[in-house]
Amino acid sequence: MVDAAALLPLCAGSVRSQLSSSSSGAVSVCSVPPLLCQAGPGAGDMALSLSNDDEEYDSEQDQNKAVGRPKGKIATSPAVKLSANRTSSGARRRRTRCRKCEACLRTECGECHFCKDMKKFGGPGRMKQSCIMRQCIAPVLPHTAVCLVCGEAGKEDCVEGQEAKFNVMLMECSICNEIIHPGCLKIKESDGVVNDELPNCWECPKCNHAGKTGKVYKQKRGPGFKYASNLPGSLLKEQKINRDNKELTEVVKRKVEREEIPRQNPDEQPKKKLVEDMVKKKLDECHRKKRALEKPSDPLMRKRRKSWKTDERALMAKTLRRIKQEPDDDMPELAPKPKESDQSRSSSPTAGPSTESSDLKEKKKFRRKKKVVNKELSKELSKELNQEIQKTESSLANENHHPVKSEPESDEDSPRRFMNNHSGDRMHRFSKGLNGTPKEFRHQTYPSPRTTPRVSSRPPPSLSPPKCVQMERHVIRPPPISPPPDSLPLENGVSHVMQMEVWMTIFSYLSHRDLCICMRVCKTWNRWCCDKRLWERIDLNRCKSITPLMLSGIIRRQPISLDLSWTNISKKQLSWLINRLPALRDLNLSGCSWIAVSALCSSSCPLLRSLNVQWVEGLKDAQMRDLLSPPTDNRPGQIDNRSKLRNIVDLRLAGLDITDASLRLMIRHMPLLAKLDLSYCNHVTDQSINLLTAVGTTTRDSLIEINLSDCNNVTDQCLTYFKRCANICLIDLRFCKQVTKESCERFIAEMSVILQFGQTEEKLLQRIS
DNA sequence: ACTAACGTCTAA
DNA sequence: TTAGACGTTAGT
Repeated sequence: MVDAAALLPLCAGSVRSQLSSSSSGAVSVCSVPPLLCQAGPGAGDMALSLSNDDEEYDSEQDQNKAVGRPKGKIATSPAVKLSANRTSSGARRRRTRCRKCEACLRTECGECHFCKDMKKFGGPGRMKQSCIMRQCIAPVLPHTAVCLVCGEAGKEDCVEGQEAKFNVMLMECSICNEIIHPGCLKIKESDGVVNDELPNCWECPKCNHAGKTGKVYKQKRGPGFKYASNLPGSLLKEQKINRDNKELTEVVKRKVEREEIPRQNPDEQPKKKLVEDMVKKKLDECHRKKRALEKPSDPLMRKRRKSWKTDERALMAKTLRRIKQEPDDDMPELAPKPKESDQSRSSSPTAGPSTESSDLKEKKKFRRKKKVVNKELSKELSKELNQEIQKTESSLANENHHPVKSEPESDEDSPRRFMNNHSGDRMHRFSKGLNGTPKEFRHQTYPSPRTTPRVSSRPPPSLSPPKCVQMERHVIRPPPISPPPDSLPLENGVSHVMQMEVWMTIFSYLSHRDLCICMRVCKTWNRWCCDKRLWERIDLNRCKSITPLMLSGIIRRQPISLDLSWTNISKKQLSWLINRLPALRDLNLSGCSWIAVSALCSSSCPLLRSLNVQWVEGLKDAQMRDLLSPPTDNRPGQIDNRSKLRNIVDLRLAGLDITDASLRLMIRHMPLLAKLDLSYCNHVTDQSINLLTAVGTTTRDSLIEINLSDCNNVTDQCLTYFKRCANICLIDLRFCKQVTKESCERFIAEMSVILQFGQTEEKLLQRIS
């Protein structure tokens, strides 16, 4: 099943690395621990909004003067106002598609929100946004962009050598927006910090020197990429309340764990072992590098550390900014993740006021005063962020990697604790559910319909998700992009002998949990392991708490099959999800509430192939009607009077109180229905089967498998109806009190003229050959 | 001149 | 807070 780290949107797509142009011209790439990585373009929102704090705003009057713009309608038109507003130096150039990335090369899905708006898909064309599946991951500067100094375009194609290329390429500063050839810059007191995330983007030396707060290029992604932390499911409030207690216990636990030797599974397959060893090696290397970075002894190291600082800042901009401004403030001692707080600390001195010029200090004096008041809040936010990420991670890891049925032992005994201490730590510390519910709950056996129908324990009702205070936002990016690098760069500059496809084959042997661990190894592995081919099926069965991080992680992987059974996902969460999973085909919502399942009634529901809504509480005929009827929320101009479930092939309705009314709708709206599970549906009768197999129905020919086990109102009569089905291969009538073994035998005998049937189990009729 | 869609504002 | 709207820019 799924490991949470993998579902963390922040880490999922790309571990951010930053290239820092060093004096030698060499480029150092630092891989960032996933928990510190920054979301891609778009994540800048957070950083941007923060950086505004530090920027001097011109009064509107000044702005108007500055650009010689008259007042009135034009002056207040958004775009004009902004380009003048946002910068004292250069108006931002709008970026455009790279036309090369996987997203750019796709065709419009025709299914997403924005596609539906497009005129070509029958929409009104008001939103004017790119298809969600086609949102460029590396938007480039327009061709018309020129250097502010020399007025010329980028010339990197005309020169050889990395450094030479860098000097003549156009770089856009994410802070002041100036586009410039680095070679044209006169000021060299400080180096620019290249943002590897976005082509031709950096924090220019001027801004860097001035100690301005970095912000990642802000690329608004539109409604398709809104922020997950604002979704229901955020646990921040609860965390805040319980913070002190939890921190205390965590510290104690961590202390104990440090003395534990991670156990290994003796049965591990050799293949797996090989990968693990490599992961270990890589991780060790990473940690070594990081340790080295914390004690910078030479100028190069110092530079590298600076780029580390930027990475980290990119994620935790809000908190860290304050730390930078108050370098003497240690991170809270009880910070959940020592690694992170260490880094924060190590980054503070170089970025803090000690490096600021005195006039800058003077300028910011009054603002800082205000910030000191909020110091404590910042610390808390930092902790909360860490906690949420860790909890989500381990919750997913634990919930999903220990199959409900087959794991009585505690997490402490898990043989999977083969990795570094951190992952072990997390697994251990959060071996309880997100809400602190004992893990035993998760180990309850699946309510086998055979033995304990209807006594299944449903997950506790969704606690209304607390509103988060103010939190780092998790930007949802398009589905995972298979990265261009098809080889693994090694330290000495050469590539690993194994190509991506070979690695991918190896990765395909790993569990999702192990993939997540691999994602922490390096940038390249991170990208590879996020490949949607490795995540076609995501299983969150019985994951009690679906968090925003999980949701965004799911979006990033664009699964074809998603199991959310027996979770307490809310309607809002589910609508949000399905709206963003146009490729989703198989959805399991068994054991969820009807309220949640009703999200499928909207027009944004993808065309599912398989739907499991068995044991959904409150799902009766009326609700089936809502589910099957064509959506009513279509916007003018795009009325589609076909059911969103028209492509359903496999439908599971076990344990529902549905009658023939629902079956009629199914017959009408599901022409492809091949597998139908109606077990434990006590309102299903022979008449229902008559309906399903009547002349003129499509189900008569499409039906291949039907499960009527434990249907007490089905009798021998139904078998005569099944003789009409041309393609029926499996009829499950087990435990139907009114169906006799003899009539089943008779059915087999009579059918033998056309088809060979056998009784593999009593009243389980199966076609032979 | 046209289409696509970026980046921002604003009503709900 | 966020989905939707839309002015404007980039490319053809």
